[in-house]
Amino acid sequence: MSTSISNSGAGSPAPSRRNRSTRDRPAKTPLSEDAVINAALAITRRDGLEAVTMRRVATELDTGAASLYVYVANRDELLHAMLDRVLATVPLATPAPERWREQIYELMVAARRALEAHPGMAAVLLGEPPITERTMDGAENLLALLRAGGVMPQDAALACDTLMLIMSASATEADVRRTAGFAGFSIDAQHDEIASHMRDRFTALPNARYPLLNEHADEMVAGDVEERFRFAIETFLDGIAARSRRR
Amino acid sequence: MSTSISNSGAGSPAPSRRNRSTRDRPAKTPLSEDAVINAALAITRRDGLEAVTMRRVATELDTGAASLYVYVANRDELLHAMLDRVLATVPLATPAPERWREQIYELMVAARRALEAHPGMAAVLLGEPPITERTMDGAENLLALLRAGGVMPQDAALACDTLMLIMSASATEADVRRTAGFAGFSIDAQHDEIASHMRDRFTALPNARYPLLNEHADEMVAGDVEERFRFAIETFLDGIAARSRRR
DNA sequence: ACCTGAACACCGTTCAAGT
DNA sequence: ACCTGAACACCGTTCAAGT
Repeated sequence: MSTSISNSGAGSPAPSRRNRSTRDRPAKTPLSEDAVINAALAITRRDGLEAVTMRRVATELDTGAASLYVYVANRDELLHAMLDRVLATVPLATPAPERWREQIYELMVAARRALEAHPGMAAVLLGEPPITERTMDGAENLLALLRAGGVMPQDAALACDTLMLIMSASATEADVRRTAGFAGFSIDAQHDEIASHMRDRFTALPNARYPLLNEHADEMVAGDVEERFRFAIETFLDGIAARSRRR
Repeated sequence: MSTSISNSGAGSPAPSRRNRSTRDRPAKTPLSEDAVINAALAITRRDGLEAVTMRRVATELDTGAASLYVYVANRDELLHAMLDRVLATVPLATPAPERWREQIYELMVAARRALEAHPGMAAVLLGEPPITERTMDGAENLLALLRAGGVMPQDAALACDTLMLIMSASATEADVRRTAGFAGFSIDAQHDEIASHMRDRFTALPNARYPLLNEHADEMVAGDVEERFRFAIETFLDGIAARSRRR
């Protein structure tokens, strides 16, 4: 019961150029915007966004950096095209009124996961005005779910904004922590590593200056990214519900 | 580079130079970590964070890039030191239990304002594990305010996280919008410009595919950054209050 | 028409050599 | 001890010249 965002009409790769003599050009896929974006995403998945330089993407495609500029205006546009591709994989929900909260949460989780699979992309989303096709698909879907839950239009519009903010910030934070000094660990091991490191810091804090941080060290490091994200979204939706009820 | 010390007497015959007074060494403040950070912050305020290159900071201080490395390990450490300085200006609150919600909101606004005054700094905060002195001061203060409001320790710890997330994401978003293509306008004019531009986009959307975005164009662009931020924080705190009440 | 080598104007960072 | 010129190994982007 979910429709994908993808499509966009004629966006398929097929340049449909008949190239019969494969003898001349060996098994080298011809360049295209799609090929450039795919190569860039592959590098991102492997080594993170800062490894996505025009030169590196070009090398991946067995060509020179200059050749990319036929398909992509500049690095910034490439980044946004990559983001668009990532967001296109997020399955949208068909509103089922009695499940509106779960559906919103599922949409947010799917978006966060897609972003986290491509470290650095979340920061690109945070730095882009929400007027791309993909962002608007997401906003329309969120609005539909909120309205299905009986949230008034103005609250729904504002909530839409905040939910996307929480989602992209959470993804940014998560993929930063993955890179910052804890590479090499598995995701779960990283979490344990970071959690126990932070607990140690809090426990070692001078109680006079940081009484609460010190005493509540366990609570501060409790829960993994998933649980913290769930708390943020659910609590915000509780607030939305309370607001609706007050009217 | 005409202010260099070595060529001070190049044009005149035999100036006595046994005297190394302030005439020979013009009013050039000696380098220090503080001086480097201040210069970097000044550039950030003027031209944004991407203008903060080691070479540019050095030029600002009338020296070469290599000289900075005596006071700062590298560019990344400089960025974090700048952030620390910015966050240090945020006034913490002395908990007054009956005002806990307002106090949290005020703390968040103060932090957001400080970050927005230095475009780019919010992204640095988002990309840093929350274990710096300044972040811990903020967390301790937030915890104290939440506890003063009767929020249970585990909820307070998680809320602390989410509030900082919303605050830094909001600041990131705001300073991105200020730079992205709307430079030259005053802040308010920029907001009007962006709002009316976005309303036009939403109004022009095909109603069949985007019925809600299209019909609620006005709601989508309503309110300035300040009002949207207030909605996000207040609604989240409503959720926290609802959660407390349920226990 | 498509591709690319070479160049331009930048980066952060290092280090031997100066004072 | 402090400072720095010059160099190294990178960037994104442009463009004349190739096929």
